Amino acid sequence: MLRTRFAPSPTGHLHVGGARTALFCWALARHADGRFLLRIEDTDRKRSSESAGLGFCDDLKWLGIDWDEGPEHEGCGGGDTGPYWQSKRLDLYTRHLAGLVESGQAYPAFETPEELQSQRAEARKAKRAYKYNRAALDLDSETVAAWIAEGRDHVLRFKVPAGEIRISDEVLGEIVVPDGELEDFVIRKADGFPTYHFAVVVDDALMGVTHVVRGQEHLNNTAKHLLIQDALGFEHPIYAHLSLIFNPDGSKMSKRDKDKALRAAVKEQGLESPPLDDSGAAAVDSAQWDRWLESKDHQLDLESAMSLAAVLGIELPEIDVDDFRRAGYLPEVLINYLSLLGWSPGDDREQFDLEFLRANFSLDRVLRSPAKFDRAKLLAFNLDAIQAMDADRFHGLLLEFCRNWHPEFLEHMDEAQFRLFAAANHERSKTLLDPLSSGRFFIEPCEQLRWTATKPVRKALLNGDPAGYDLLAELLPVLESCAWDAESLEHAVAALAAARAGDKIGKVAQPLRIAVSGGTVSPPIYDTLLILGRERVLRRIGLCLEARASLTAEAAS
RNA sequence: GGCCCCAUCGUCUAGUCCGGUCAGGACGCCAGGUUCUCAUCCUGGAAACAGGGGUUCGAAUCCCCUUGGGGUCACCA
Repeated sequence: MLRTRFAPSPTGHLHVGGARTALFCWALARHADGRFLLRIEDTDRKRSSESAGLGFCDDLKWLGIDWDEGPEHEGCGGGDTGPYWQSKRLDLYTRHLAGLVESGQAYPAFETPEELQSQRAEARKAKRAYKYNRAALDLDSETVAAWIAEGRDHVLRFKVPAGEIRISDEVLGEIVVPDGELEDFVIRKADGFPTYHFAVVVDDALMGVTHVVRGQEHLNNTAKHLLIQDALGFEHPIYAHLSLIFNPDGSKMSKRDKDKALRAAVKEQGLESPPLDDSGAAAVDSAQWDRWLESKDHQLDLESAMSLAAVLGIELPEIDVDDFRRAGYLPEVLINYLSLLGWSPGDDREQFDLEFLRANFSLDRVLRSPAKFDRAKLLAFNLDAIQAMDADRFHGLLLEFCRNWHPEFLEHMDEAQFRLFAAANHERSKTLLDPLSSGRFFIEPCEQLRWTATKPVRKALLNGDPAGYDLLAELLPVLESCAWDAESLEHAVAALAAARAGDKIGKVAQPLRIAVSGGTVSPPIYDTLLILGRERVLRRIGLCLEARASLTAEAAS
């Protein structure tokens, strides 16, 4: 049976590159009625935590990718080839490691990281390629035994046999790594944990993984894995290496891009201490701030990163699946778009769902060349998906989206208002976030609205004869006595437009829009009025009329 | 730098394996149009085989070189 696995390291959320890998692994397995497993690669004790592992699970579930074996999470996981955390499989690795030492295919080495570091630096200075010099192989067995007995720190290195290595890859074809390219790499660290290379080989073999689908950054590692498999007497799985996903500027899409953007903004604005947010609190606590500035390896937690971005006035690039979720993208759209990065069904069809992918996926249609991530196309797909759904579904999704991340909209609107809010925004929204970012004015206290004399505002309110302001003043008493439903409101506006503005609805609607929203953009005007309700509409028109003098002055200066 | 991978419109791609349609689609862009704003929506348009050598009657397609891009060289995964 065909078995694939996705094996992330638990360093936070799932990023889009990983999501695509998981998706292709999933599709390959499902297409062949095989099994898809999830395994947490947490052999690096410094960067592992169990909660981060679960972040992946949430992201995968949200995308609609389920797994047959792996960590148990909301109905997924389980299985009898576990445990699925590498940190819980130590005895397995130890056993296989011992076998290699016994057969002379691996050996202990006692150099400290510092010693190796300086050797590398030397080689670099002499413009030589560095390779471990196998010094430990010259140690006699008594010395080795004595050093181990006294508890001296040591690693286990794999003794790389001579000869070229041929990698057979389903998407790249045959790749030959020349003889002498590999050094005797470490397979067990001084802390007793296996390195990635060793753990991955043992796990894939013991878990019955038949197809390894992973990013192309692992291509060079494959040679090492092949060697370990031979030494251990395991079969080689079938490999497929996926091209990388890049930012539009050609750089590799990385988790660090968010920190990169923030650092650039901090530098540009010349900040030395954490800036304060609206409430006067530091956007980032100072201990973390110092650490963050000190080392480019340190990443801000999501919370801090978002509040810092807000203060700095920059947009954080979406990198993780969770970022796209928060930005209001639909999971089926992200899946669809990701599928198209490096794979295509072979005809002109571009929009499809998971089921279509499952039914049609095959490795021989996977592209070798790297792809840039194009947010504009993703956005267009998201718009299509939103437009294609019915009103109830859009309302439901928007409601859930607000509950998760923007509860203030629910606090300031009753159920009927929110339903109208959803309906009025449905066809004009590219994301679930759009209605909220363009509709802040709906939930803002009337007194906080400010009108500024931008060009379109001047045009709508101050210019012309009669000026928009004049029409607005005439409209106010009409609305005061108007029945509060779409038809009546429309009639009132139309009547005024017919009488005073040459039947041009916009001449009345636009001043009205500016008065109630503070800006020139809103949902259709009658919807906007109904969502706000009579009281707020009348109040805002009044406030806007009061601002006429200062606005006129501002426009003149 | 060593080794490895990649190369069709700005972007994602079809076509490449099994040489032979004005190189097709989508997003974006540009120009018109519809609309109470924005977003939609409709119509039209510009836009690519990286370069150079071969092989061949014929090359986007096969071969070689060059150039460009990327990956990797840890007691990270």
